Amino acid sequence: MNTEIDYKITDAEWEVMRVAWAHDRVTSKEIINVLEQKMDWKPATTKTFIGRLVKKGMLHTETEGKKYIYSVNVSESEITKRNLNEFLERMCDKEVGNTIVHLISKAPLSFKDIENLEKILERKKKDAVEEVPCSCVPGQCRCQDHHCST
Amino acid sequence: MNTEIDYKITDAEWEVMRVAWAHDRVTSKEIINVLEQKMDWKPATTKTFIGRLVKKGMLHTETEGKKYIYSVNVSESEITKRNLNEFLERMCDKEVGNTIVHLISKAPLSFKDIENLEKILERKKKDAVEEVPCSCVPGQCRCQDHHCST
DNA sequence: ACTTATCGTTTACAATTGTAAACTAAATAT
DNA sequence: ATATTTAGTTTACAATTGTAAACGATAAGT
Repeated sequence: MNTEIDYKITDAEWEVMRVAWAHDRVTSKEIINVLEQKMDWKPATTKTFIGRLVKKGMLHTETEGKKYIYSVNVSESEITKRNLNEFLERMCDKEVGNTIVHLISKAPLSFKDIENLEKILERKKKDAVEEVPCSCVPGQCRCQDHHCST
Repeated sequence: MNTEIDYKITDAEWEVMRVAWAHDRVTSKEIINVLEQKMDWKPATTKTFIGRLVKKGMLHTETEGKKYIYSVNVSESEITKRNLNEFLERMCDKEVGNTIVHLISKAPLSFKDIENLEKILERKKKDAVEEVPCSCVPGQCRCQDHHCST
């Protein structure tokens, strides 16, 4: 019965999902209210996105009496994870480290976060390499400059 | 004369930019070649994206004799930075730390990368906070649960 | 019962994106 | 000089996305 979930969600749909993620069970009315405020969307607009998300299998509907109650089928961290992967795949593996450095430098972090980050870095040392290999397609990255004439 | 650069680039355009970023100066022929291989795009397709990128101000053209030479107007790190920011803005500030932990756990890192990351973490301690405040819109995050009825 | 408010579904439509052929002007080959 | 290749520009067109009104069925007020 699981008709294949479509994990690709658009910016607008993301706004709807955030409301759903913030609740265990939520009505369309609540979602509409939040986004009418934040996004200045007409109720009809929000309805469209809710409908699309249901079709994608991202939102689950349940009829309570005659009303619909929505809940999420996929967690925020799951989607975030996928997005991050996609993001990293767009750049040369060699650059990932620097990108994260940059990311950290502007991220709001607590002491606890920093502690966690230090811990994970400690663990990462086990499978760290001397030099991250580049796996880019020739011509899409400068790493191969030496062994590719053009 | 700088007619406002449009920094939002699509997935397909990103592929073109990667080729441009990999070269100081590049011809359309080279870009077309690379993407014909990697993406299986017809030359016409790549031409379309090159044209759109020029219009957006992302690619710069220079006529060398009668031929065009392309070069980038915006660095990869600049775009990556912007994308990361956008990405972080979609989630609760409180979750940023954990997201980075997750990111690091699956990132390919070298010893040098880890060293850099440790260094930046050390520096981050100066402006770390006890608890990162949530700045989400009410209803789009669970942090406000305590002071919001509904 | 009759009117009105709700709420999910359908339909609409412009803008963006992916994909590519057609056109045009210049360069090269014969 | 003429035919052919090359390369940038125009046009095309379907799919996706953002935005929303219209429709239809049910629930609720009077």
